[in-house]
Amino acid sequence: MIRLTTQRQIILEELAKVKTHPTASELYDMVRKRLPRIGLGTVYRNLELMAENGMILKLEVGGTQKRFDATTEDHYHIRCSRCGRVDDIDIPVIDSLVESAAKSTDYQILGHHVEFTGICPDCQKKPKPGLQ
Amino acid sequence: MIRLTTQRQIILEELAKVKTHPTASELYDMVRKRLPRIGLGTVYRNLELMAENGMILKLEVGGTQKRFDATTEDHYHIRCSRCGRVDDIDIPVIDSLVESAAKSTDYQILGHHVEFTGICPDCQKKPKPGLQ
DNA sequence: TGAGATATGAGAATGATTATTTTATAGTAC
DNA sequence: GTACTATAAAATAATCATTCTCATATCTCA
Repeated sequence: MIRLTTQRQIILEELAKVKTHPTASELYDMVRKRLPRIGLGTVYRNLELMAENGMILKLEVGGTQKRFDATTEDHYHIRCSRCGRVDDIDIPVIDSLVESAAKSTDYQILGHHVEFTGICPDCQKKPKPGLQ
Repeated sequence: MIRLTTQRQIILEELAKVKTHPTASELYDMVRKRLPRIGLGTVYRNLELMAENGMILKLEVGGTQKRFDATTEDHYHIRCSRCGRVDDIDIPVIDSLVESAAKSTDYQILGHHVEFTGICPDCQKKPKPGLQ
């Protein structure tokens, strides 16, 4: 396992603190409140490294930025199509999907993910500006 | 509906020609064989425009690049985790997923997408180099 | 035909991410 | 505890995908 430096520990703590799934730069802003001299590159490098080591999850969701998740158990997500925010959806994971997909493809299937899109509570309250 | 310029028509034709779902720059390379002076910006601009008009689908899948699909009916995809290639998966769309998700979120749900990950036939044949 | 609207091509600008280089810090052997 | 080595961090440059800007070209239709 990798060494738990101060920077890594604080990145991990800040990620675990929130239920939404922040981007690297959102996390950078959060971590900087506690470690003002940390570099954005350090945040990227360590998120990548921790994802490789199974300590966190790198979400391959739609949108322009990657997002990270301190919960590594398999679960589904919903993404706000206005602001890009991502939350968990608490419905059972359907393992049988992989089996039925396997019958209709020559790929060697590794996993699956369900992503819902919608409008988050915050954006519903706002007067519907042009899409962000 | 939007005007069907030469550029738009050829982009559409080239997109319809392939079953995988190309990125903007892959499409640019394909289109350039027929229209050597077309600009990459034109490809991006028109893909975006045609997606807005429901003529094609912009796939919000994982990976670093957006991908496009000439088939606008709802269906699921599989992405190769080595080369990024995306293909269709021919299993029935589960509309009830949206209903069960609606019970566990405050989002206003607009839709859903299932994305499988795996190794495509081509990459299975290759001697497993470092991830691409 | 010609005015106004719309689209294109070329290239600059932006935003996210990754790579590189230098400096600092931690771990280890003596 | 000091010197040596490995690893990580900070700063910054480079890259990649995408969007924007603007001058020119092409349509549309009165």
